[in-house]
Amino acid sequence: MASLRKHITMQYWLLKSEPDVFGIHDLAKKPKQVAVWDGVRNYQARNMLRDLFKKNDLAFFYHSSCEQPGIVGVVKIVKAGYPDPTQIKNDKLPWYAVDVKLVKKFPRVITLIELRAQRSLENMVVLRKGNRLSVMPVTASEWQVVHHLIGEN
DNA sequence: GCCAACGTTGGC
DNA sequence: GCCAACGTTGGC
Repeated sequence: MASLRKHITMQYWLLKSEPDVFGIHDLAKKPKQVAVWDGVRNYQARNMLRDLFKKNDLAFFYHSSCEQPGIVGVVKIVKAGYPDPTQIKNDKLPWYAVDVKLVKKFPRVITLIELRAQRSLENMVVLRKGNRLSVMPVTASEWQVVHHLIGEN
């Protein structure tokens, strides 16, 4: 029963980062391969971090604003939403962070071009025109499709 | 570097 | 509360 409940409440996410600032290789070098996912300064993204992210949720690590934008690996949420330590301290503290741990680096980048070519991913949030969120949900089927693209399950 | 798309700000 | 101006994101 416990495992069934866990399965039902499991959420998948996509976290965007510029590799020049913080890429998956930087995460791999961290102690225990854990890093604070901080610096999110968008209210919609903040609300997801604060209200919806749960410990043990899984997320794709996405590289943006670089030569090969795309999904580069998987991380696990090891600490759910808490006040972002990088924000300026005042009485409000509106921003939130989570801690992520590297689960795996994919053997290659699953590029944006490749993702766009999949009919089964046509509703994926990251592919929507004008999307600028750095935190966004991924459905279970989208999660599976992406893994199939690299021959993993 | 360009530009579309979106979020935020601030005058009214 | 409207909306123009501005700033930022991010693919190309």
